Amino acid sequence: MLDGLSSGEIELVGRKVRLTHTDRIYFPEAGITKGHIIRYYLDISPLLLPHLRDRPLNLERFPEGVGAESFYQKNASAFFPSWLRTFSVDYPRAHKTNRHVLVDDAAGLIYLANLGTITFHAFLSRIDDLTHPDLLILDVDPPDLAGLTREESFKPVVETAFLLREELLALGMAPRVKTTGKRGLHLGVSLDRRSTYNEVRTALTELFTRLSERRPDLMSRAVRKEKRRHRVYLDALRMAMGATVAPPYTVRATAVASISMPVTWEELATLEHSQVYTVANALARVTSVGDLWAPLVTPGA
DNA sequence: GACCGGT
DNA sequence: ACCGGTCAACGCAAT
DNA sequence: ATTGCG
Ligand SMILES: [Mn+2]
Ligand SMILES: [Mn+2]
Repeated sequence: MLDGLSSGEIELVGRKVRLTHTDRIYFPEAGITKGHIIRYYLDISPLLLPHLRDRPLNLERFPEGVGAESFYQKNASAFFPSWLRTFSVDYPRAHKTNRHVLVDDAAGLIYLANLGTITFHAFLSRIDDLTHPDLLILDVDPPDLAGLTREESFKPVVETAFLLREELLALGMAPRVKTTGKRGLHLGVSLDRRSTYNEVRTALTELFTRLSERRPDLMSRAVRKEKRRHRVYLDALRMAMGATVAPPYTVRATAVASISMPVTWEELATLEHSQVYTVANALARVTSVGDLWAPLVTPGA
């Protein structure tokens, strides 16, 4: 484990960012401090930033570490620095507008990490066309966890992911896959932004319904846990306006400080669980394989 | 985590 | 200068 | 209208 960053002011892309409480233990079981998390986000920023750029973000913050109180933050606080860009999103049902933070560079990323942001959650559309997602995420969630180890709950998730891949290949798509860093998997496909969230979600729901009717022993579309029990949950609700997904390389609030990591399909076949990659080993891996999800956020690729 | 008002 | 209190989300769809 | 859910 590399040393974490220390408290004090650092300059990033010409911005001064003050780091505080860097010795605070954020992950007690793994002995990982807030300074370690900030160091990780700085090191991973070249790979992470393209996945955040121009997307409204939600922050999942743990100011006292992962065992303590946490909260989601959509609306930028008044005290956020003026150089941190925001984008206003209307929430008609809630009769309000939230100014979502945007992360353009390492300074913004590290400022928000210093607020105790462990997990960044990103929109699936970009601010220049917010109503049309440019990314399709197929969210494969694990069976009810009671009595299951990470490994046991992950096997049906992997089997489901391969079945979904076959369906998408038959439709002419070549999905990528990544760990979520919790217990599940995400498949990702680029979209051309010709369809709205509702249109994409309707098509996705049809695909999920078809597959779960073919393998009702393995998968379920039921939101209620009691209805799906031991079965994998095919979650189409991620593809909704205002919904967010954990992007590649973000840190998850698990005991081991796992991260969401793109993997090859070949690797997935032998992957034990979704928490293999952590802030402690991610850098070594991406140094050798690069960003397997870069084509999803690289124009023209 | 940071701000604010009261002591 | 140092507290203590306060704030920091939301929509889908099943029921 | 409520609420489980992520
Ligand atoms: Mn998921
Ligand atoms: Mn989900």
